[in-house]
Amino acid sequence: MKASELSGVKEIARRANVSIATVDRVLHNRTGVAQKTKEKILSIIEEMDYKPNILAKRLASKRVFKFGVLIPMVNPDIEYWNAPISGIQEALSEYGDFGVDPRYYFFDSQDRQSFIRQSEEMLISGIDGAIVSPIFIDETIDFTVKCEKRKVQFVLIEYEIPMVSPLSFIGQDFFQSGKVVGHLCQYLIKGNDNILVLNINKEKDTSDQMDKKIKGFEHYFENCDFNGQIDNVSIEVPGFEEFVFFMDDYLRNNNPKLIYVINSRAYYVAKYLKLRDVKDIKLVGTCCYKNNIEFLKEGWIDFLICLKPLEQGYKAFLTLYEFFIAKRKVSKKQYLPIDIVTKENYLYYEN
Amino acid sequence: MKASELSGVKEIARRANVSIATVDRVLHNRTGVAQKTKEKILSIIEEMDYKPNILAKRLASKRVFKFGVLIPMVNPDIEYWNAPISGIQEALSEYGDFGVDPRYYFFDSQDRQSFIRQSEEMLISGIDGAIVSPIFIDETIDFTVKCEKRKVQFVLIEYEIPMVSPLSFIGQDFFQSGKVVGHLCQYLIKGNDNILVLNINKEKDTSDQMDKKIKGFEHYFENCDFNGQIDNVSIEVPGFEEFVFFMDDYLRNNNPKLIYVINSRAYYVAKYLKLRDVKDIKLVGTCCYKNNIEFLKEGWIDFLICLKPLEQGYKAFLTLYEFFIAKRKVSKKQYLPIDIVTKENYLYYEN
DNA sequence: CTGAAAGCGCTTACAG
DNA sequence: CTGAAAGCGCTTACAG
Repeated sequence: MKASELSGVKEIARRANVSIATVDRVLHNRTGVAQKTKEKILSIIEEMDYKPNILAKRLASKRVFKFGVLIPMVNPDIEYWNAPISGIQEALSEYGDFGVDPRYYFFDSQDRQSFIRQSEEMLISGIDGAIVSPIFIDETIDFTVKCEKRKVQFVLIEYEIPMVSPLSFIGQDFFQSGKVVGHLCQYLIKGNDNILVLNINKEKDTSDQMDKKIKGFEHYFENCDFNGQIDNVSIEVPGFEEFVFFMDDYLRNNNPKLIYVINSRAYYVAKYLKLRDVKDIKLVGTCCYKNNIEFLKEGWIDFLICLKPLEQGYKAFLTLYEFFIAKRKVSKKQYLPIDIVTKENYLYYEN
Repeated sequence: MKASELSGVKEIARRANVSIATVDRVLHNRTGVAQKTKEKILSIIEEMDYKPNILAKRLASKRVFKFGVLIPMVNPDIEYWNAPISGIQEALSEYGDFGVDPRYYFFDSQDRQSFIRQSEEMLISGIDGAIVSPIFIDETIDFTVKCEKRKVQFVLIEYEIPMVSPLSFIGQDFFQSGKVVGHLCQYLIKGNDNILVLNINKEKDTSDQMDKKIKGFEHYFENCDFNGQIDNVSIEVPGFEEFVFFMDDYLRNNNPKLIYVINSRAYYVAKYLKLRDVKDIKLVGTCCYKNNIEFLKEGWIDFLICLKPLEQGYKAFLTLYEFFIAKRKVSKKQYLPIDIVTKENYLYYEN
């Protein structure tokens, strides 16, 4: 082989008249290199526009990166969280040989203590990076403080948490999401129809994430001539039966022509509309999971806004990969497209 | 190192009591291995559930895969084709170290001869795989025949070509796309309004791809009570001025409340509506490129259906990567989501 | 039909 | 402060 054909560290070493070990030291900014040598090597690296071969790097290094995944456990009501796992697995099948070791920590989405316990356990296990679904705000903040202490990088999916600075956030821009729904409404109802914006929970919901959707939604109507009422209701119902009571009562006193369900339970409303055979109320929901899709297919839901949870998982994993392994810079916020889903295109968005 | 800790080919070789060269021969199904030896090795591979390390494979092999990209050259009117290139470049930044060498062959989308010339040149250059935008049907068919002779794999983007069997097709399901627009129309107009479905070309368009959209669109209306007329018009106009003549004349004799432009030139209509200040005609277009987006922002276009050209490029490249390098099976058809784009969410879809 | 050896472009002890 | 050498898990001539 001709000397001029050498490439990579070898060529740098040849030009600098040092060994590749020294080049490696400079490359990784390690100590123990004479200032003069270091400068020389650095200038050669610059000159060659040297890019390390990531394959060789990963093959040679036995370092395995441990990534923790802290998300709600799946239950019949919330199979939503299967999707990000699928996304992570998909990414893993692409990047599996690169020395990454994902570990899942599931918590009960109704139980703060379980979030705390699982996040503790995850940190103790010595992870390098984490993917977290920050369902509980205060507990997430506590968690992120600990991450900083331990120099653990974390990416948040689904919800942005104020005052917290993750490696990256991946999810929807809820304000824009609300605006999109606002725009859709323009076509669904007339200018003086009333709208009900609904947040349906099983228990008290402390998250203020949903407010952004409402803000965006209302913002849309500020800029167009709309004279109807927008009624903003948040309810807690243990189950569907109680929801029926609520709706019966609500519709006795109000006359909405459109209902926008800002969390995932649009199917409650759809089920109700079907039960009572109400056909003159349009329905827009969020989140494309099975229950909702069923009613979308039957026509009880007009539109769903998809949260793309699979993509969230995929991108979250990829972000950790980019940061730790490819050593590329990652964007602080990765807002996913706000997909509008109908009876005709839902197949492409199903979780 | 303990023998039991060996992994990969070495461990297979140890268990089979052969050298790794022999293991390699079996792994790649090469000749020159005794049947008995081969069987033994195969059973060990099975038993270990051996998965080759793709990093080591690529690092050791000096084989570089040449991928040709045959797409229209970008001109001011059609900057659309920048997007798939961006997608390919994005994929390249992820997979660049794997030994792939993409080469671009640009042809003039108005000139069949240039397509033929460029495809010839691409084939002669000895590519392993190709990404092709099959603008010209007959010429594409000729090309694919040659590909088969030369054992070149190709993936098609944007248009599905009948009778041709690519490694994979990546693009939109136009029938479904038409149906989605049909659904949107339900909200945009009343049951007895008229609709104009428009195909605007600069010269004679032989592609029958657009028919699928029309079929899907009409199919939607077969299943709901709609009593308006759907007028299906395909026009050839050299420029905007001639289009104005056409529209003036058309609107004198017809009264559409919605115009669905099935190819990329919705901005012609938007520009016209703006020129004549027509505000009672809804407009739905296809393709999110700059001209269209401008009018979407201004409100002259109500919806755009996005073709996701960047994703097409990314996925096309990834498909060749999966096939040639990762040696995974790839799906014959990869339909992309049919994204509905509005003034509020276009930022996520801009080419 | 089979194996020993060099090499891909890096990292990682270890020795000086 | 610096370098020689082994090794990551494969592939690739080459020799027998």
